[in-house]
Amino acid sequence: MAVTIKDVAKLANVAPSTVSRVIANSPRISQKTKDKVREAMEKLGYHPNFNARSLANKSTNTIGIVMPSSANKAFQNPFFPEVMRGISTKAHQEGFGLYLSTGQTEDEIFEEVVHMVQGGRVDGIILLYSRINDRIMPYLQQQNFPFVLIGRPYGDYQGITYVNNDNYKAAKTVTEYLLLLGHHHIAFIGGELDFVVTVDHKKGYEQALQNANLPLNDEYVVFQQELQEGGQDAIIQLMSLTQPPTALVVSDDIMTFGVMRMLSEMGIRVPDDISIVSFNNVLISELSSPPMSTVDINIFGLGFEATNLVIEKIKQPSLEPKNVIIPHKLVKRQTCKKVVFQNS
Amino acid sequence: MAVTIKDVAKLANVAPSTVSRVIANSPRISQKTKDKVREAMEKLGYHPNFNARSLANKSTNTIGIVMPSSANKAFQNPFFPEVMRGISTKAHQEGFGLYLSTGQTEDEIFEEVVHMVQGGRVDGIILLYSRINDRIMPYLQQQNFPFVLIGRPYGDYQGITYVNNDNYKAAKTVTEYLLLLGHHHIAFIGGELDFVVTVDHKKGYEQALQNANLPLNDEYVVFQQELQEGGQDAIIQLMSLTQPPTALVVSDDIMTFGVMRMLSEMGIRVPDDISIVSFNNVLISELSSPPMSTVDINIFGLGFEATNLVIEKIKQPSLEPKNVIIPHKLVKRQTCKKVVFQNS
DNA sequence: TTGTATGCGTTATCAG
DNA sequence: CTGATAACGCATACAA
Repeated sequence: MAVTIKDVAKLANVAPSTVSRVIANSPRISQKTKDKVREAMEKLGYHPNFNARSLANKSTNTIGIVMPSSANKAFQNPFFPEVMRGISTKAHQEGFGLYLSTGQTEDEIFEEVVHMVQGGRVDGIILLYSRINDRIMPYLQQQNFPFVLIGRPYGDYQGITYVNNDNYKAAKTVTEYLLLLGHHHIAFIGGELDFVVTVDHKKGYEQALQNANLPLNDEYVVFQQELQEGGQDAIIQLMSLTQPPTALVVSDDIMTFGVMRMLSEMGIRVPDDISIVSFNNVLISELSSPPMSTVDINIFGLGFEATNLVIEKIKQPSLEPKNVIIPHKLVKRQTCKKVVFQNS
Repeated sequence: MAVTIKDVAKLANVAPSTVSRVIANSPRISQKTKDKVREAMEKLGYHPNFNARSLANKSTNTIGIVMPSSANKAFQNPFFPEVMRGISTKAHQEGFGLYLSTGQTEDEIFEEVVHMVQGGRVDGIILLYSRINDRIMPYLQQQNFPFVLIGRPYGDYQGITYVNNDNYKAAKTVTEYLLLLGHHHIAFIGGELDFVVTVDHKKGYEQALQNANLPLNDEYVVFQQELQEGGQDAIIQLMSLTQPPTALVVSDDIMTFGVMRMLSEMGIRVPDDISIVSFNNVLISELSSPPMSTVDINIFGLGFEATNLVIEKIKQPSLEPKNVIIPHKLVKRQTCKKVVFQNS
């Protein structure tokens, strides 16, 4: 049996409640008693029981991390480890622990979240993604449970704390950049369409084209899973068009890897035959050949700031909802090139 | 106040203990009562309190994951997300939750582990790495706490359950492979020297050379952090030798990315000028150009099996320690080439 | 088959 | 400044 607060109390000749106060470093305990108790703790190798503490306290000092329904697949995208780095760093600074969701389907995850919340397993939750018509966010809000979203809520949700990039503007900017390089046939390869980020990217892309008085071509817009395979499928589809694009806006670096790989197999050169701008700037992005131009969204910062916000919310539940926009910046590498002549 | 077992009991007109038994689906409760109680739970939206449960049970159904001391850096290597996939998958199957260490230094992590163990925060622990002279493993063993190691214990530890690859043999085999291709100047780029896996790789490499009656050249053996930068530093060092190697055995794919990148900058062609075999076969390995030949160690399997073993151990603490070796296999891609003529 | 009583290890309230 | 004592929510030994 582990050593408890009572054992310490006995050895130090004080009441259990006094020991508890020493643990909390209560100012109303004499230094002398503190020393005596601490010595006893040391001697017995005492460590507070986490569950008992949480039960009495109604707080766990733990943050729940909710991955997209395909937790399994998600780990294949370097976005998640990187955002975890940010979360982990801040959580550690603040003395919070991390509890991970493991569910594979949307329903399983929802159940997990309910358990975390109702079971008092975590004090707050970080949603690592924002999906259209997701049940979790409304549930959390209705429960008035501290949480923060990485991404932005879709639709008319009010009062939700979130951390996001300005994905619309970023997409608009990169499209304009390609426009300035002389491209008129710019395609868009988005991630899954029910992710809000995909919607925002698409809007930015379209707005840029419209501002340039270019027609929106449905054939130039495709959506795929944010995986290498997704990129491959997408580019096959695009290059099969009678008028294939000369430039690409791709929602995710990992897809871009797939795109570039397939392009290389087809003998199409980047950037000579086709230009590409991508999103995320994950760590390995600079390792493509040629190294890809991509929008750095500061993934680490997203995680770090999200954690900061949940912890704030946990400590002061009445706090006004906050929205933090993490700045992005285009990292120009070698996948974009000025159009020399346009064959249409 | 959340709804408790008592509320349910009241509504269902039974004793709290009966409700508890219904939750546990005790066979000694009549179907009729079960239905009645379940209806009441449904009606009130009852969810068991996790901490109270753990306290009474002395078990949490949670597994602690311990990352290498540089948790922060570690996430940069795709090994970890992939092993997490394996862990997460199995844990989820078995209804276990995952608790993550966040410490940055060795001391911090040690403290975290002590808290997890003594605080009863987790039922078992998975150590994601095996480091020479690590304090955590001996501590866990001395506490007789259920844990499993990914890797193998170094030195004369007995009775430790672990999951590993045969890293020695794998390294020996790939070196022999390069030998068979006619290479006589084979260098070894290892990870940090206090990881056991590095030691095993090195031994396998050396044994292969000795068997071939080739001299061991200290200058051909370098160690670096398992990051891209590590690979870059290593290759600079090696190519500066008066007799640079014509082939490389590299401990980790991410390092290989760094190596290949630097090589390409130096105008040295792979595999024409230099051959490379790497380890791990992380998901992006096939995306290097040219795609790298690497040993697939089944990272997912390591995580999956490790989880399987801890859970076994948690359920039957008296179980004999087990050692599982996950098979590896060399994935030949395009970074190795037969030597045409040897200039020494 | 079900109810009663007690304990799990802490914290918090209330006296003193 | 410190000591009893009662929660916290659930599980289980013992009764019935």
